[in-house]
Amino acid sequence: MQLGHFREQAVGGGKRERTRAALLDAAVKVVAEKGMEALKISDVTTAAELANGTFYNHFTDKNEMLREAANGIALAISRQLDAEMVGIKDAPTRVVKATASFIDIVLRELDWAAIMLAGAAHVHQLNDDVAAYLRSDLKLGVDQGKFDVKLDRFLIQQIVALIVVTITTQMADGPDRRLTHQACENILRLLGLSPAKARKIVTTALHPS
Amino acid sequence: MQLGHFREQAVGGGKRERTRAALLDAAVKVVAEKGMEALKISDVTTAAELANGTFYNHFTDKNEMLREAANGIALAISRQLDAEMVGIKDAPTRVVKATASFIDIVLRELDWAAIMLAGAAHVHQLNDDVAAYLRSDLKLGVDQGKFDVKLDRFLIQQIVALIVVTITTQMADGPDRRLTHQACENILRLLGLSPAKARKIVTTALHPS
DNA sequence: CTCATTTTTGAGAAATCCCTCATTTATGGG
DNA sequence: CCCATAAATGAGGGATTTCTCAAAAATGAG
Repeated sequence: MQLGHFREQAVGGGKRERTRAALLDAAVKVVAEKGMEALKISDVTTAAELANGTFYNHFTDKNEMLREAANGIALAISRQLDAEMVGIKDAPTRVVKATASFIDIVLRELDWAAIMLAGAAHVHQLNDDVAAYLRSDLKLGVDQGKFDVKLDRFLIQQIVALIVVTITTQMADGPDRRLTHQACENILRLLGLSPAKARKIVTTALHPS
Repeated sequence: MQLGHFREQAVGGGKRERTRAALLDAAVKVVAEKGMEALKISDVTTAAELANGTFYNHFTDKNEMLREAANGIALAISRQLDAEMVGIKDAPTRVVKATASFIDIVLRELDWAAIMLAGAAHVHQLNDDVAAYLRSDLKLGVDQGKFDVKLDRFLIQQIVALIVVTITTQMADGPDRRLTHQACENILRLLGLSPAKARKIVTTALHPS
């Protein structure tokens, strides 16, 4: 049986923790199917094969649950990104690898994508968490003299927007690595690199062959 | 009395047309105040000073109405853009002026912004309509040899994403012309222009002094 | 002005969903 | 295994919203 992310975290825990995890997994799944706004409490409990009232033993309302689910997913993604980024020093390469990995992870766990994207609008802390990675890599690049930009919140938002579109497009049309590459090139262009240089960095960063 | 956009279109029309327009104006206003998801039929009819049941004489459901409202707004914006763009031949300048004008229009009619942005996700045709302008200007630029890009749907989506973020940011934090300028520069960078050239074009295009 | 037709009205039926709580069931330490 | 405690259950009350429809009002062509 394929356990969801939260239930995997909860093996060995007490009953309380395990049903809580089941609810969170169910929430993620339901959001992926129906979106955040259309989500009903009963959808979640049904998907988790639990009774309706059980929900209220664990969460006070829908938003609390969604926030926790989104934060849990964001944390898991952060962990994976951390692992993949150790030892990379060149800022443009970091940006490209982090972007591509992030998109890869989210598209591999398709259920995660929905809650990350839907959550992005509502759960502001989420957006900030993921953006923190980006910010530090951008700062690195500015300090290295490789990015010709003013580093501010607006810049982050613009880049995040490019990433989000890349994910939603591939959610709709199916995965396509070329779009991810194109998005990375575009981000580097936006950061002030020439088209030629952007292409070169993306190619070497994403084709270690 | 300040008539809304749809009622203005409907002066001189029959009663049916006029109450329909009143409902659409009310819908736009309510979406601006409460968002698309939280919108109730009764909100719309109340705002339009009509009875609840009247709604069903004109629309079968909420989405049909929202789609029509969004399309009407998109058409109005297209008209205004058409008027402002006549005679501009240089592709980069066209892109910059159209982008800046679009953002200006939407932020000036704040009620429009909400339905355009909320609609963008749900009403796909909308996205395409507005994007058609962009597409033709991009084609022009590619033909003129000024843009170093492959013109496809993904490119359009990336650029639209940058514009959308610029609008939402200014809706949240208040209008700031500098952000619009920055967004235009970023779009030109994305299209393959150097940072210096991008800045120069934006400056001359948006400061006719 | 007249009146057949169109349009609006608003009360209430139907549907949906949230949330409570008395009861049943499961848990796990001793 | 026992049993005090923790957790799950799900029927039902309540709140909200959608949608219907018979009756009332408005319209505008002749």
